[in-house]
Amino acid sequence: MKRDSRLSGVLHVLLHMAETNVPMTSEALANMMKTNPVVIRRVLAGLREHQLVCSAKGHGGGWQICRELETITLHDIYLALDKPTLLAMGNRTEAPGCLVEEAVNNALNQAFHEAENLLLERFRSVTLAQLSADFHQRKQAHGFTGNHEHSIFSGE
Amino acid sequence: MKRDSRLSGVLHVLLHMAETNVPMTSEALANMMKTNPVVIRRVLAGLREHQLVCSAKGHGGGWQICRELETITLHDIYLALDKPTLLAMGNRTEAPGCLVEEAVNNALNQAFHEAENLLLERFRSVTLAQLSADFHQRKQAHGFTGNHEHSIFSGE
DNA sequence: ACTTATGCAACTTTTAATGTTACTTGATCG
DNA sequence: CGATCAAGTAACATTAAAAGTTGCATAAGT
Repeated sequence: MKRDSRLSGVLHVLLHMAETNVPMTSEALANMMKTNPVVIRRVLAGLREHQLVCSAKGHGGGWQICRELETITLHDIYLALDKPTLLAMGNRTEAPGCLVEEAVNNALNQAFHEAENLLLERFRSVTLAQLSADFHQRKQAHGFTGNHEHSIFSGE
Repeated sequence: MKRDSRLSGVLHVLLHMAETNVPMTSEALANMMKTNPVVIRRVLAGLREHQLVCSAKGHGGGWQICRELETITLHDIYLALDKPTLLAMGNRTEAPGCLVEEAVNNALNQAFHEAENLLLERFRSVTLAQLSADFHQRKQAHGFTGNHEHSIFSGE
């Protein structure tokens, strides 16, 4: 299976959208993400169904977050993405006719469910507002050290 | 991505091997698993490198578990499978140049690592012996109720 | 009307697992 | 020894899911 990076991607997009109060076009977002506008629309369309973002056509149109960042958790986004598969491993067969497989499935499912629940729990505990705050902190920190790093290596 | 079921599959194979003390051929195992002998060999070859199973060629040859079931944990097998990917989701880009993405990656990685560690911890805590014991319990239980179910629906 | 942007369906590409074929190597049996 | 059995292995085919692409329809603003 290819690794699913939609959650990662859509968070990136949302944080960029959060930095401005004008709608952003899927093309602009696609450029930031080095991907295709249709991919952006596809993903954001899911979020729109859950009233996390809105879209507008025509001039000055584009995408905007339409809820307070504090009220949007990663779990909300996970749901809006239609609950993508969390684990890369799974049982060979569900509902086996073989008792050996039943025993195996039982043991693995227990571990799998615990891991999935932990992930979802973490998703529930993180809001877009927190991520945005973290980003702004990083920007600050980068501003202080970034110029120094630059001046070490060149006279520009 | 297709879901990886090698761990599930190899556990199934190993428990079947544990039920006998003669070597089992990859063909016999493949029949049980409804798969191809080469797939079986491929997977078991990994386990052999970790001294979990041994193989023998020629007449009477085949595969056997060559360590006590008590001493083999799911984690040993996970390692022998060459640490297959655990999570179906990942970051869009590691080592991003974008501070937004850094913030996103940071938050997600934290959750991802916790989930992975939990899974590995569970793997470490389960031995083949435990799975085998669970299987034998199921067989017992099935023996008591199985005949009843059978007699309900037919006069055989 | 023209331009900009989303909406959407169909198709292609990519990646990783899984399955298959064909052949080689080594062990055992007669 | 030679026939047979089974693993070892490489090359190739298939499958499933994500991601990317193309083309065109629809709606909004100028």
